[in-house]
Amino acid sequence: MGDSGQGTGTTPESKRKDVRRNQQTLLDAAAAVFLTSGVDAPVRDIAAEAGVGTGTIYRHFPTRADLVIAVYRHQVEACAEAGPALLAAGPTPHAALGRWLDLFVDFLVTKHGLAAALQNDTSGFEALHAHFLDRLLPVCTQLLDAAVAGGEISDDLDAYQLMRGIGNLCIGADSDPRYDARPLVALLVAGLRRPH
Amino acid sequence: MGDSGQGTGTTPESKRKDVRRNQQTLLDAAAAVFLTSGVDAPVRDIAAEAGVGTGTIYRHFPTRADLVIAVYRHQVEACAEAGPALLAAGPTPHAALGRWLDLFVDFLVTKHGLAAALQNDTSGFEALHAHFLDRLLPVCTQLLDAAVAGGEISDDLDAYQLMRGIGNLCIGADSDPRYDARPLVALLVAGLRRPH
DNA sequence: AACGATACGGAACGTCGTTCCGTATCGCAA
DNA sequence: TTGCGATACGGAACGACGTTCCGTATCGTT
Repeated sequence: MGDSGQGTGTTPESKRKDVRRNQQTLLDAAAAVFLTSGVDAPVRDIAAEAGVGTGTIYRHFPTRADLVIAVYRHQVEACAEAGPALLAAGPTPHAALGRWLDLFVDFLVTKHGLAAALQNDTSGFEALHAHFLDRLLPVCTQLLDAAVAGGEISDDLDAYQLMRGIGNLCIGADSDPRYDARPLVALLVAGLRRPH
Repeated sequence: MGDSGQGTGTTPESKRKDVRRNQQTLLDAAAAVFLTSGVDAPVRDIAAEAGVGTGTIYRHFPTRADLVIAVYRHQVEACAEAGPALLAAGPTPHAALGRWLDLFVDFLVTKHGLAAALQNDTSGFEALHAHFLDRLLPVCTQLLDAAVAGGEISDDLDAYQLMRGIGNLCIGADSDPRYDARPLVALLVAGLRRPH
């Protein structure tokens, strides 16, 4: 609600041809730049890559965070949809949760600077944080609840704290060869089981 | 070595009176501003609080990170010195490690934005990261080695990864009432013991 | 072909960390 | 005390950033 039908919303279906073309050009350019320079790449770089003025970016995506959201929307969606599937497939809810978090970590770790941007309270990335939460928190909650219901883990930790912690652990996992988030995540997930 | 005797080094013992006065004024002002506005507060705010020009700050502290280092130097030192003491006092090395990490977490969590700044690869905060590492990594290594030697934990994880993970978990623990790093840290530390 | 609506490009703004330089202050020597 | 060289000071200026604004170019329609 309140979404006027463009930018971060569902496909705009605009009247003008150049608008639709630029929307896609922009997404492709942003994806390419994010891949090489990270999510924190300057807006001007993305505009240059797309062969477009900076104003055009802001007409399509009200803020840089909205552009990031749009670029990764499909992968976030895929991650969200994997949750129930894993729950149905896995031997136990805890195993499913572990596998789902692996997906999440893989996603974050392979996108340069995304994990850091997610928790960045400065410079208007709150929308990014909010979008990830809106889409993924319910999935995490479902997995966690199932594990709790099955008695595999206790309910000490809520889904928000878990996701936030996992996300935090992924910060800098790119760009620092000495650091690998995965063992720590594994430790955390393992520790979730049978507390005490 | 290589320290020309001012800025982040040991007390400068400068000839001129105004220099010494400003050094202290600056540290006090920075501490006050960090307390209210966080570690990311603009340099100009600190200059204003101290009643000083921005140039003066940069003459005393070559970069913003050096100022942050100087403000928290004593507390980092205290944390470092607590390591061996805890190791000598605690019932086991693992318990000492746990208590020491609690100190570290308390320190990070009570300084608004410090944990985030520590891992911030943008905007020249590398010196901050490096200083924390120089001072605290040996201590952590000592605790970890003792625990490994005692057979309490295995050596899957090196001290760097552990410290980095703990530091990451503390990001945003201030400024987000829904998130508390401590339970996650406790989970991690507990999981360190007897892997497998 | 002409027109109104819409989108475009990129200059301009405010904020940041940092640098630079003309001026004020310091400590010392006479 | 006064003068002087060395040193530190304040704050304007710079470049990079996210974002906004507006004169101009392009679109779809009549």
